[in-house]
Amino acid sequence: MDRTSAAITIDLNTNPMHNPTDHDHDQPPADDLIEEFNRTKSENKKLNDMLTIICRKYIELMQKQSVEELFNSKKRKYDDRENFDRIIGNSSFVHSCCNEWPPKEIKSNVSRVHVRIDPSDSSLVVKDGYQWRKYGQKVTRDNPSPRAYYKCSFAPSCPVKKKVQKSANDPSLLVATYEGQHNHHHPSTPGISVSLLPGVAGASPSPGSTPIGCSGSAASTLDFTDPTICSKMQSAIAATDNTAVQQFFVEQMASSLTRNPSFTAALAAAITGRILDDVSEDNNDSLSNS
DNA sequence: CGGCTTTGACCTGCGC
DNA sequence: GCGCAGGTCAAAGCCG
Repeated sequence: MDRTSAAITIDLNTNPMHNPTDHDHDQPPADDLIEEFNRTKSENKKLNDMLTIICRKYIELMQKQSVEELFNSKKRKYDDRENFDRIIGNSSFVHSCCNEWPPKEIKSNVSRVHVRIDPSDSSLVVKDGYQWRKYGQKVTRDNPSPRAYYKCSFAPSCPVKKKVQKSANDPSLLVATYEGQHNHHHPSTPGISVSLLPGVAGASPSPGSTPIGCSGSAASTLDFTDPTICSKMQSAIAATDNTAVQQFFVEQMASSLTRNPSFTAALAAAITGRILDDVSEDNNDSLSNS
């Protein structure tokens, strides 16, 4: 069923009290239908707006988390500044979710993926379909759990590296940082280029691990291994009309929301956290004002 | 036996 | 210049 027919179906079902088979006897006035149509249209627009806001809030939250993590680490100042420029320096990135694709951070070949794991699981393994060789492990200052260093061993010349470390705040959360761009196809999806989202695109996490987000983008919520989505995404990127890209992305977000329960849970948690932050800030403000 | 992990040593960049 | 901390190397050990 295509999108148009789906919309028609929705419209036809907006008035459950109306039985279309007895329209000969009880046909509603055309004005009522138009009114109903306008109301549905208005509701659709509101839902679209809500999705856009949710998307933006989610990106801002992930971005805020990334910045906090960067500044929590005193070391590697030049790297931090570099990352900061990637994440924040591009003012367009703030709204990259809805207005620009691909986001600037993805273009810079650094991406971060959060994976939900069993807290008791001490192995720093993120199964993303690629073949990795571990070449080091370090305990970092700002995090008691060790950080594991991996190189992509699927292709000898592949420059991609991966750092995996448990989140300092949430032991059940693995943070995998991908650097570089694979110069080969994803092992499990031959023929699909990974250039759309280096290090993350084409990743197919194991059932035991649940990817719930990618800093700076909702990229990991989109199934880029799906050729249909790939082609649609590329079409949207090719389109010069920014509104079209935005609309497509909102549609993809909606699709992800409906078919990925873990994303729903993560998004709900993120928004709840954000709301609670706002509430606590408001409370602090009111306390300081009184 | 080959590939992978482990782990201590070494390298490098930054702050003081 | 020195110390600190992140990143990398490479030898040793493990495993299928």
